[in-house]
Amino acid sequence: MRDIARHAGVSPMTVSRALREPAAVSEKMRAKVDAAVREFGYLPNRIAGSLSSSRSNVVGLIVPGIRNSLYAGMIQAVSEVLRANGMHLMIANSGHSLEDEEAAVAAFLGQRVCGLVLHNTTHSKRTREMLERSGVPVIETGNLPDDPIDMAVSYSNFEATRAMTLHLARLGHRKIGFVTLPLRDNDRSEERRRGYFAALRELGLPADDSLVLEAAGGFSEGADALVRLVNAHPDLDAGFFAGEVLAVGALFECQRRGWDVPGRIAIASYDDVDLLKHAVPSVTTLRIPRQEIGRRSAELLVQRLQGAPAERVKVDLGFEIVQREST
Amino acid sequence: MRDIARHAGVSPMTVSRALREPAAVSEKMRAKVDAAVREFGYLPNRIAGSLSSSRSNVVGLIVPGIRNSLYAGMIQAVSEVLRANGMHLMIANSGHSLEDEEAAVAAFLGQRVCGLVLHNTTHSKRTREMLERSGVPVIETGNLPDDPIDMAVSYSNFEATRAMTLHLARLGHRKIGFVTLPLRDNDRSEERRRGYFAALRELGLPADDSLVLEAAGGFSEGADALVRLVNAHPDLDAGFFAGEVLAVGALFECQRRGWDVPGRIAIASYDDVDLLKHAVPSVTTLRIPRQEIGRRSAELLVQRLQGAPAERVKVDLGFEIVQREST
DNA sequence: CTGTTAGCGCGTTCAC
DNA sequence: GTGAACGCGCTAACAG
Repeated sequence: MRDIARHAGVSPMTVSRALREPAAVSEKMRAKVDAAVREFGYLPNRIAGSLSSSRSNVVGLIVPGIRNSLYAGMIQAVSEVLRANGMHLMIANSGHSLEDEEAAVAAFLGQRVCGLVLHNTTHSKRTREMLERSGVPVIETGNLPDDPIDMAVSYSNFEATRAMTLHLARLGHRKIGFVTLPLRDNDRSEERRRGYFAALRELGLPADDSLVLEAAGGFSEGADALVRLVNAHPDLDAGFFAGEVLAVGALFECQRRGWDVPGRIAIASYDDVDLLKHAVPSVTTLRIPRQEIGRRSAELLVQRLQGAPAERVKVDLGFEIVQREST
Repeated sequence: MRDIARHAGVSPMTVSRALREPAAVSEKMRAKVDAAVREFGYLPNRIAGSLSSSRSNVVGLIVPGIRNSLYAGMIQAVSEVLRANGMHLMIANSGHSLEDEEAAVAAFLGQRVCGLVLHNTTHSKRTREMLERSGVPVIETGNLPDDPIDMAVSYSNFEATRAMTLHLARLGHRKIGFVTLPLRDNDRSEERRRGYFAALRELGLPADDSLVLEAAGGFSEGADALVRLVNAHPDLDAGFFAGEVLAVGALFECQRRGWDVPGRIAIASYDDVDLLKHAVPSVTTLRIPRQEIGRRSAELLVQRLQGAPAERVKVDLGFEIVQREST
């Protein structure tokens, strides 16, 4: 910056201003600065800028797994909103582990991110402490937290699962199996399980533990879970899968066995990905507004950074049942 | 840091050392420092550290689209290698636009990233200039560049497409349609198209332009492309789709129409995602080592940052044809 | 509107 | 093995 100030014949301060708030500088100066900047291909050092102004323009995002396409839409939405506001995105993987989340939070706080989005609502004690002490705006997402750290943008896993279970019953299904992702260290899975049983209770149906199966999220696991459920409960007439990969895995298994869906068994899924809409038969599912969640999270963060009052915000973006051919 | 130095009764310098190279500090000092650090929950300011040492530990990654699950595996691999080396990942979206890529590169260079991974091998002039002048290690990926900026880790889109086309011919297919992602501003698509025609030429098959269709990457687009191809060429006996979503969309369309696959028509895909393996019938495809590409890219970057000589490296990770039921 | 001064919080380099 | 001085490149707060 010194260099280009010298070559433009102005002070470094003028260069700084010309770059950040061109309006605050006379046209002449601006032109000289711009010329020199272009000539040398000068790129202001944002590290130095951040240190000096103690403001950064990087937001940290921590997700359980980048590979999971579910988060991809959300990540993209966050990324787009941030970019529109001249900000950047750092990503870390917590891999469903609270320790890894803690490490990621510490790292991001060390990088002095100006905001943080967590796809998680249960945290280690130290994570909460760090977050609270840091004063950095935090968005929690993935579930509606009882005791939010700062802001929360999500939908209710409990209500969504409950609603779909009730929906299946309304369609006449009486023996509904539920295949969930692993429950350990996953508050969302636990909530879903609770929602499923709450619905059964309301319906006066037997809440049989053997109707619930845990499965890692793969196509084979979905197929396998279906088979195991049907073997244990020959009268099973519906399977509700807490993930589109599980559901489609089960659907493929039905195709292989020549089982009619929904005639022999109905299949319902979680999350509205394109695959479910185009599968044959198309699959009934819960539409979770993942992208909207990402968008709103980023927007709230941006607003807060632009001076919005630091008040606890809790946004419930809801969900929707998408009835299709498979139920 | 001043504070905790005071509270630990040592100089700031000792704190700095105790944190970065604990071995270079006596046990006593280290203990005092650690205690103070823990008491105050002190997190070293990496911004200041980076500025002072003019070294950062953040790598920038620019992909055409975060949502595309293809990149997800690669991103995750990069993320994991970086984390294992105490580094961090910033992500930006270029949306297949060279301008957006240029903006992202400028932004990342401004953030003084210590390395850059681009999923792209054709760049705007200014992008190349910035990159070369910056001296930052760069990995290009997505295709094997003719004129790499620095390092490249990829496979050959040309060879892969050619190989699959030859494979389909070897299986007896004579009228092979090719459905490609949009060609505009996408060097990978263009390479694939070339590979397809190269194979036809080798085979002595007519290289009919109407056998190639451009399609945006959705299930409906795949279905639609298949229908259009078959309408134009009733004797079409194979469809090769440059993306798993397109291929599966076409497969679903066959299911709806009751067309036997591969009896009536064979279907081949690009990229080995789980969906293709579990679809009914399972789909023949090209296995592109996406994760491996991410891993190697990150590793090369790390090695370079640890002092490996700055030589042009070009790694071809190859591909593999996975023969399944659909062909 | 422009320039000057004084840090931001560390790491580097050198003494001790 | 430890500490003091200095500077990384920029911006805040003032003065002109």
